[in-house]
Amino acid sequence: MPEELSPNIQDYLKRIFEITASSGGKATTNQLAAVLGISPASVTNMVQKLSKTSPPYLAYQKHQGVSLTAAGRRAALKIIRRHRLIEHYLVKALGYTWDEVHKEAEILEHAMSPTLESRIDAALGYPDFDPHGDPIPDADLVLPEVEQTALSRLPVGQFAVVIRVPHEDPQVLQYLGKCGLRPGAEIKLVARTPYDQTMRVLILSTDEEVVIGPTLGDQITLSTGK
Amino acid sequence: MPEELSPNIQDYLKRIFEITASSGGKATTNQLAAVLGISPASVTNMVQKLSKTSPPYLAYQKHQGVSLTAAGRRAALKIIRRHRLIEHYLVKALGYTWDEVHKEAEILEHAMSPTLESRIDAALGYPDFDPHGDPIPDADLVLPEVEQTALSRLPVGQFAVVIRVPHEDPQVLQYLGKCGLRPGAEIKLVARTPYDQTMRVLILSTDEEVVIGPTLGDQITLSTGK
DNA sequence: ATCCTAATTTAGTCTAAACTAAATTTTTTA
DNA sequence: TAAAAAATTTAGTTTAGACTAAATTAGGAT
Ligand SMILES: [Mn+2]
Ligand SMILES: [Mn+2]
Ligand SMILES: [Mn+2]
Ligand SMILES: [Mn+2]
Repeated sequence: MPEELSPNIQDYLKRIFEITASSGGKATTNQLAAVLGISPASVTNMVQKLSKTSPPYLAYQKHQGVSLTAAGRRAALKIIRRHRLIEHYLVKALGYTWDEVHKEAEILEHAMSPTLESRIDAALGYPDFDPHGDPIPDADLVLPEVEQTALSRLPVGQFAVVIRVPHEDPQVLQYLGKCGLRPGAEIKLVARTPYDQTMRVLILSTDEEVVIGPTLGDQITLSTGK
Repeated sequence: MPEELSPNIQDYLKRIFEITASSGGKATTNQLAAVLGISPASVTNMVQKLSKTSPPYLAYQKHQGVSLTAAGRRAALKIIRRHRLIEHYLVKALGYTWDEVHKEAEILEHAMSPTLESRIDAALGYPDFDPHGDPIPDADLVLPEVEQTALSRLPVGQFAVVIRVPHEDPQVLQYLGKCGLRPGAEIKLVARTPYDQTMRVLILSTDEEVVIGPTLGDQITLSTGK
């Protein structure tokens, strides 16, 4: 356990958090290799190393995938907090658009001191969500809980409010932004085609319709107001 | 010539710029080892490498020290610009004190994109100087020229305005700040003791006297109004 | 139950950037 | 001007984190 984890390791842990948060309990070698853009063999190497530190950051058994230990989860949340605070700050304080901030945050998250983290947090008024609607862990690394459903699962005809959108792809964000499909927007699911699950979504504020495919629909989440 | 220089190399070039700017044309292996906090052998290694790239960043001959080439100077100024913009921004926008910013900038300078650089530059109104009075290279890497004399060289009895103070040591900065010895402050050199060159400096705004040793006196620079 | 394929791991290399110890060169001093 | 001291370079290791190629394992299809 070094004083501080390398940027590399921080990204490994963050990615494992993201994968295990959505697709269940374990992240596989190949999944990790894909999102990190490196070879599966390299992942195996690192994963073995991170499961042998004391305390270990990962729980790992050959061919069984990995999950975060308590220490690993803490480290992941720390970097996720910084990432999301930076995204929020760049938009609020420096006039970035929401499609520009992810790439910057991906780098800056590793260069942020605890002091800078808390000053930015304070300057923003201790925000709970980033520009894409992702929850920001608080200083004690507690994540705000939100009731949410994927757009893909919304019944046709139902009204809802957008909670979060995917945050990595600038193209997608520009498209969603142009349509007005942002956190807080009120929508209604007009139709879903039977074969390919493509959806027609009505944006109430503009009365315009947007077409969303099922992959994107999985990543847009909504509050159905209960 | 890689797409972008590593943080390590950026720091090498920056340090060489600083050393050659003050103490003449060449930086020695040992000087570099000292300021970088690494072994002389490691410096020799890196210096050999950086003098063999194309284009080379350093002009180097065995046992003769190194100096920056045009490419090396450009790379150094680029990172110095970022460093100083960050220091200024942290003070102006996030309430840092001037003794806290150097350490942060030392890290953040390597994580700053061209976009972030120019947005911060714009947010600050394209400043010419950082909080310690160090000149900030403009977007074309041109350094503002300033007429200045070291406090150590000021004749006794003469009035002057502080231009810049050293920026690395928080202790020194806290002391200077408490005394009111900041860029812009008007002072008068009251006395200089013959043997150890210690100086008594009068701060006009507060009518208080400060004692400054010769080492520090070399690093505080002044405008003598003409 | 066996085969096939896809996923994963092992083994061996590579590069960057540090280190120490030893050798060499330059500079200082006697 | 020769010896001693200081600075610098060379040689040989180390660590982190990647890679490729080859070997192994697990799970699904026959
Ligand atoms: Mn993001
Ligand atoms: Mn990252
Ligand atoms: Mn500084
Ligand atoms: Mn630095």
